[in-house]
Amino acid sequence: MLQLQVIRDQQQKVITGLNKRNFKDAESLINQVLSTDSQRRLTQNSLDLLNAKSNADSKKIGELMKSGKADEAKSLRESVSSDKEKTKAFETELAKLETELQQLLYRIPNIPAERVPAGKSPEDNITTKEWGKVPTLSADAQPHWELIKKYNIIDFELGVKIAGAGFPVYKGKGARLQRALINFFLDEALALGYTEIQPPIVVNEASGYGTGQLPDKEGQMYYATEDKLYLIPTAEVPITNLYRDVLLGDDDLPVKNVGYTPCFRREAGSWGAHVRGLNRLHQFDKVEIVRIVRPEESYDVLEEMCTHVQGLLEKLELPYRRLLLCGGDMGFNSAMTFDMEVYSAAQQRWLEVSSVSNFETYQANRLKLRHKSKEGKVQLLHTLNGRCVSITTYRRGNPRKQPVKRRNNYS
RNA sequence: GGAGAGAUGCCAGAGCGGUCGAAUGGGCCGGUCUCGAAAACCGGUGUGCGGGCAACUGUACCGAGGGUUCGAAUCCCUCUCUCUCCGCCA
Repeated sequence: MLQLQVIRDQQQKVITGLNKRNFKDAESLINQVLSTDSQRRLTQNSLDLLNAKSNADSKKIGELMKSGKADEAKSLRESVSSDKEKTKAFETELAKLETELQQLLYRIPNIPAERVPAGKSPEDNITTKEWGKVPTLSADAQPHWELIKKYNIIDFELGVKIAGAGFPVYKGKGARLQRALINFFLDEALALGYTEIQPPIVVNEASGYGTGQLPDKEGQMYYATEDKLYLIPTAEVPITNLYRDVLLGDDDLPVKNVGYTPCFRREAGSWGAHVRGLNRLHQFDKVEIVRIVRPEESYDVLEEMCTHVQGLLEKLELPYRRLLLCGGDMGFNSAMTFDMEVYSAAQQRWLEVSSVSNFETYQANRLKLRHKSKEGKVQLLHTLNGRCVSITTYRRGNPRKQPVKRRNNYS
């Protein structure tokens, strides 16, 4: 959620930024925000004034009662009583305006950073690095969905039997490989000073709002109605929400967390030929890194996180390219995102295996995640997160072959 | 699931319906003292929103949401959570 102050003070910059990500209605939405906000302030002002009067009068009533002037107190009491009805009206109005404002702000995505290129689709992304040599496969090479059958390491049919499509069963070496990768990613992060977190894999509604999955990704999360809990679509949700409504001190920074969790996504409406095999799943494993840092450090940290992920790919000897996503291809919450893609020779396309984002204050504002310095200055922090290379899910297809591009803002 | 107790500031903990944004202690920060430190003493120590260039000021906030009242941390209702005991436990 963008800061109201920023929208108020830098209206033009905000609109320009939103245009860069091809966001429709930026101007009218911003205008609505501003007019709702000014009404809100007006209302609050009236309410405060009225409250101040009632408070003073009430105090006076107490004094009058004490000094035995009961009839004076009585008439004053009646006047305050009638003021209270006006107070109610202002309170209702204020609450209504605040909700309205909140709803409007929820609809506005983050503003892309300066360096983010304008653009509408994946073609406008900029490749900032390439590493490794793309292998050439023999003519009879098979895609992974054939190989897993041949070696009996991942079984989709069994998964269908006990759960449904998109819930594979890993067997034998398949399960071991999975576990080895998780350990590898965790250990690599620990070596860099990350703290390992094992969070709950269900979260409440407040957490969903905190990191921005709610309200707009509502239908994409599994929901346990009885207990009102959402299955997490990414460890980002619980791990970042650890810091919801938190005021961190100098000693608490920087926050450097890593966590492995299974992730659950309904992926409603996204099935098709290009999501075959492990390309898109309802349940998959992921190791996520989450950073919470001072604003002035966040872009250095973003680079550091990318370097870390690249290091993982290099150790795994996977040829990759690094993309700076254009405005139109970025997730809703992000100010700047780098994607790492690995070339699948079998599928003959680039597959997104990692995505590292800086959200600046966008999430922190919603989370009320702030820092208080020794000098007493309070400011919103920057949050960042990234995936340590997908373990069994690939999210992006070849842009040229994939007409409908569906992005989410999870990773 | 049943019964009981509770939720107050960074922590502990007090708080007759009016003078309570909240005693007291600890912590932390600043100062005095000291060669330095400890001790002692003195002072300071919330967040959101509104107004103001600022000093400052208005308002809201004592788990959350409602209610009673001229006035609620204090009374009433609902919910959430925590603790204790009993039950259940793939």
